[in-house]
Amino acid sequence: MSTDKLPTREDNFSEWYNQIVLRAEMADYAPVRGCMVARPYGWALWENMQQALDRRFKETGHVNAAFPLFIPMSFLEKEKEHIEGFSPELAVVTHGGGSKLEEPLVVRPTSETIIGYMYAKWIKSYRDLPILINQWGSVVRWEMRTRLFLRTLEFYWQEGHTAHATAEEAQEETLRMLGVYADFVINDAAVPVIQGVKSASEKFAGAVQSTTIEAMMGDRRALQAGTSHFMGQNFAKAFDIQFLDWNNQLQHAWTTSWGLSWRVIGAMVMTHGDNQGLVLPPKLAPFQVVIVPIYRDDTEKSAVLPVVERVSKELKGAGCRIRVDDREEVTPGFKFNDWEMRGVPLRLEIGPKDVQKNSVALARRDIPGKAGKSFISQEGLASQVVQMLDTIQQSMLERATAFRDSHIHEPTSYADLTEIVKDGWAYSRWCGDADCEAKVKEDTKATIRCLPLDQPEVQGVCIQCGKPATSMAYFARAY
RNA sequence: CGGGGCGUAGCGCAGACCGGUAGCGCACCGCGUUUGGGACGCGGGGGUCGGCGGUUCAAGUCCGCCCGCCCCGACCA
Repeated sequence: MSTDKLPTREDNFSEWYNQIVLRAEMADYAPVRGCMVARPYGWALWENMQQALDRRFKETGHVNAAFPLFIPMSFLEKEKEHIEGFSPELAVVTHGGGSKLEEPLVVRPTSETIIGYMYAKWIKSYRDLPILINQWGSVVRWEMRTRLFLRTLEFYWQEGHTAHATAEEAQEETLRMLGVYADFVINDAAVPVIQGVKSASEKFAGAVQSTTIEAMMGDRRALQAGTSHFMGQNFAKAFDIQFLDWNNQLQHAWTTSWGLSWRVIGAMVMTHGDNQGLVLPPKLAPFQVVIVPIYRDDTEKSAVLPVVERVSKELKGAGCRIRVDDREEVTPGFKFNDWEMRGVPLRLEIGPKDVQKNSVALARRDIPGKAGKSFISQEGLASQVVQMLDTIQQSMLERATAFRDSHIHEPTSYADLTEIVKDGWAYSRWCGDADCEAKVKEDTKATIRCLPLDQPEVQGVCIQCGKPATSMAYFARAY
């Protein structure tokens, strides 16, 4: 591991991000451009995220399944907008088993088409609906500019695909799952998000309406942290997903899809991280507590280790994910820095002085330096630690929310908007016209991140063109 | 696909102008001393110098072709 100082967030945010991901050993570059390896520490974080989400999916009635990686090229071509949107970024397999394939296969960029094909086979009656299936897996999109976790050629995610008998039911599902994402990202990842609808130019290729949760990163740029789409009958028509309704009428089903990827790991890094490294929310951290034993010789070691053993047992018993760093070849100082880089929420130091005083030293990762350090009694330690983890979780969300809110402004003029989006988000009226949106992008590089679900009574005129406004929108530069 | 840069040990680089025993720092291995905020000393291992061809007694270095990567655009989210 490198012991050089990190680049700072202020000096070079994107290099700071890369270095944290690499040094915390969450990921590494793979030999193919744009591909990455999720290392055990990063994967453990992803596993915790999967569990937290999967539990919510099951609670809302969904089941898991697995669909194939290869999709016939012709499937994507069945939905016009879909193929137009995805064709520039497809990986295509033309050969297999040493010979040229009759029809090229696409490595799935998303699975609407192959799942639509299967749903057409499975759905005959309104009694077969709804179908509520989720899949955990990876997809491939041939992106030009890649970043670890944020945009890679192959990325891990989950994609939910549902089919319903009515438009209303499908729309409800779309918003329900957006709400599930918001709940997870806010309460588990401690990343505040705004739920909203995508403008036409930003919506998913083939959807009627796309919804999104948008988060603000430490450099004030926006990151889409999850999306949920209402497909209307577009894919049902393309794949003949038809059923007989309760009146014996043949109808096309209404479908949805929703996805959230390991990009949210990147969102956590860029929301919570500091110049010491990563800061992970206790609910998702692979290790919530690291214990560093401190001793100089065998006498001290034999006094300290039994206490470490007892404390670690107690914490495990209280349900904490803990790690005892018993490495002999590095110094305590090195370990402190190492675990701070990895973002472990709480560090316990147990040394000869603590053994003597029946105490432990406790350091909060979210409050660096002396301010976050305290000494607590070994008595009732587990309950104090559990409580502290909860406090950290809450305070991380509060801090991130305060940061975000302090960088959202309502412009008073178009000139004002162009200034605001240089270092924050603009919350403003919009007329709904795509040309206006394009003009803003051309002038400022900012796009409409979403039209928030939470809309006030909108009066007045569009910030860009002066025509009557139809909704409030967030404008920001995005990842 | 345009504009710029770079390929020498796992990583970061020097050596090239001016051809002559392939080096430095970190990492790694061994021994010893250290250990409450990134320890130190001594010893050691590791290289088709991106590839192919040419010039030369001799090429990391000069010449030609090719390949790959990075940054800025375009594209995407």
